[in-house]
Amino acid sequence: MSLANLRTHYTTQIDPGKIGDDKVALAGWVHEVRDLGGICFVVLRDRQGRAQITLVKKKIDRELFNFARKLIRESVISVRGSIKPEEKAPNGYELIPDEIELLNEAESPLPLDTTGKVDAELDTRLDSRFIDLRRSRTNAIFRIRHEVLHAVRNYLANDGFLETSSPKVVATATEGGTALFPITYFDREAFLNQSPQLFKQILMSGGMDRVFEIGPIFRAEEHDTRRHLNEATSIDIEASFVDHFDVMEILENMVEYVYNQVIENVPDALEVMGIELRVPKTPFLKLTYQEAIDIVNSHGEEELKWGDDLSTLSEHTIGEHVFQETGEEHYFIIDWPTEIKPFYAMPYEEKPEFSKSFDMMHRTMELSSGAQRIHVPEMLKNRIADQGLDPEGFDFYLRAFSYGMPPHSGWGLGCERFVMTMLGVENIRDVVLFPRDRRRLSP
RNA sequence: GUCCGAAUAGUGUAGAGGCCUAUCAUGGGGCCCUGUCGAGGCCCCGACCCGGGUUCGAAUCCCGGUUCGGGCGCCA
Repeated sequence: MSLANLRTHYTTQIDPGKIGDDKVALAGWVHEVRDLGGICFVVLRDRQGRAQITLVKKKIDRELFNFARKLIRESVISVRGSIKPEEKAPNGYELIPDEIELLNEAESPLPLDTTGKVDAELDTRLDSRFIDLRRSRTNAIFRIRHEVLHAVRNYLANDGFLETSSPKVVATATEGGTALFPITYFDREAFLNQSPQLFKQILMSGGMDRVFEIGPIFRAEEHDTRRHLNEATSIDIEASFVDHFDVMEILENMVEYVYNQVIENVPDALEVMGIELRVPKTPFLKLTYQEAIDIVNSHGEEELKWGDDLSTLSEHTIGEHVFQETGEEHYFIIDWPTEIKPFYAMPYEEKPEFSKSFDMMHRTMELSSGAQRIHVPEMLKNRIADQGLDPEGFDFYLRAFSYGMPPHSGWGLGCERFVMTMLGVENIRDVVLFPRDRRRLSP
């Protein structure tokens, strides 16, 4: 028997007015069994939703009735039968079964409740992610995450960007800043890459003109917060013959597009989460770095001087200030001091202590950072040396700048932070299927 | 890394030295019930993180450990 016979429809695909006398098969998990004595309801759940299977004792085979009322929750079943329009049932129909096939029986008790009656802590849910995913809220988060990634790909491809993939195993820990995970690569030491940055720039020399990559990045920092992971997903772009303002425009328009697509394509998931999504207004406010630290200093909770990076507290101070002033949650901070940005950020010609760099912020945290990049090899070598890095380790990268490198700009956007700020999710682990943090390496 | 807090049935919780043979909900088992949709009713089952200490007596107080949560730091 072909397994295709186990399911003819998802629960949400049945139109009770049109189906007539045709037999249908639904397959999924036993969400609940409500045995009322003379009548028994089995709620079957699949990825899309739920359906009610109704068994009336007097009208149905006694053996089938007794089998149904003894089903163990979260077991996997396939049910074949006929559809009866019924306004009292979910989706406007109920399934009157001819047969119920038990495909895999669940053990009892379950590691956590899937119906929403009893909460479970994040740690408990992550330990049993396979069953946590059966909860409607968790299911909704990952359907939305899919829609976000799908919309990003659509937007960038339509804007002339080619999707690329760069290596995650790299030879040298050269970029500086963050710590890398060392690994063994045959008989050599290698590292997991912290960012596709250097590779996407090389692609600009290759004439690919506009590229993007959605992929994992690895940071070996021992950070321990609700917004950091050691393995995250980065949405990166790089584009030639454009400046930082051009790529900021791409970024804000993409954010707007993604919000709209989520609203249009997964409204049911938003409803499950109880979210009425508001689309950010473009263009986003642009604060200079100087204005940003002035805001922090005028609030008096901490004193920042020029050249300081923004603390977590100051990010919140600025975010709240912008929200009070504009009612918007997204904004840019531009014109950062060259010394606190990575070596590849292009300084302004007339004031080289400032760089053509930006961060895209949400009210609560940093979402993205980008810049126009240095495309002049001598300047790049000097900047690498200025930051205390060894230019020799950058040969594979620097060579690309000596044979025709166009001016270019780009950014990286944290996928998880984008999703969590969109949905108001407070812990980044909630928007990753199998998060990797300081402590968790399994599942 | 550091500061603060927490750890009780499968899950989520109550608990402030004797009231604990440990609360409630959910769940599981049994029985009743023909329209439930967090079904309802009755009965039953199931737990104090580990190791020391204080005390006549510890789930409760102290010390150490482990694990978890939150803040900060670290962090293209």
